[in-house]
Amino acid sequence: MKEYLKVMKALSDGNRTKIVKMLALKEMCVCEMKIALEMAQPSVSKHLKILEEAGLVESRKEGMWVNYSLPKKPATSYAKHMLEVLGDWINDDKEIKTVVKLAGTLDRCDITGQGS
Amino acid sequence: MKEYLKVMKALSDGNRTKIVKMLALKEMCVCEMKIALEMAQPSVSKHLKILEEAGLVESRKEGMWVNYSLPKKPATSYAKHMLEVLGDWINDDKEIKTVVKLAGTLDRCDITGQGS
DNA sequence: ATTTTATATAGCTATATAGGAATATGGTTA
DNA sequence: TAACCATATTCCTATATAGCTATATAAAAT
Repeated sequence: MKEYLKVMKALSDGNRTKIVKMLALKEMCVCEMKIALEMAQPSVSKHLKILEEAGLVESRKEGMWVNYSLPKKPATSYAKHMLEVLGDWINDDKEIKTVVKLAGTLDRCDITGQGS
Repeated sequence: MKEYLKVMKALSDGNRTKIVKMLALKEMCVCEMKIALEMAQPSVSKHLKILEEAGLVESRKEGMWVNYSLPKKPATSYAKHMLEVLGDWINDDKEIKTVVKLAGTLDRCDITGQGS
């Protein structure tokens, strides 16, 4: 039940759901997501931690950046299943469409220096 | 997104998940669930309202009682899908097994007078 | 009509959660 | 080494949530 609840709680927040939907498009670093979500960097980090502990997201260090992505082999069946269905869900939602489209245009090299 | 979040939030609570698992077994009234969950009646009612507004549960008045059950035709695809997968999920969880087994033995006619 | 019974709502409290600002960490570059 | 950069953590505040008790509602039985 604990793992199940972690997955459900992680996905019952709009911003975390947006993160998952963006990562379905492409791997991203924190500074990119910060721009896309219009949110302070520590808040994004905190959301990512919750998603990671639920097994919905994984991270990989690459120089200065930490690249977040959806796990190819999720740790739990709950995470695996929810990631699968989320691929089809809420794609027509206005906010989701906007943030995913914006994520597609972001380039971490351009962000350096402007965001903060 | 709103409907999606309502379903996710409704299911990210252990007691509400237990309610859904019990209702998968049989239709129940509030006083039966109160016993099974060892919880005050108003708390059960509140959880049921959240589940109902998410489309995960429906109610039908029958005399003094209100019978709660899982909807045959859930209002949203999110509710429909989650109810389907929940049938297979967390069946081996100790708490779930206990509460579902207990629910199976409850009879509202026996409860009258003892609970409160 | 009054009482009883099952459920719902209101009001309250304790805890959980989301968010930000300030600061720490850890790797990179000069 | 020192300065810098992306990210993580800490601390704080405002709001949300879960649980309770007390009360309201609505139907049934006396």
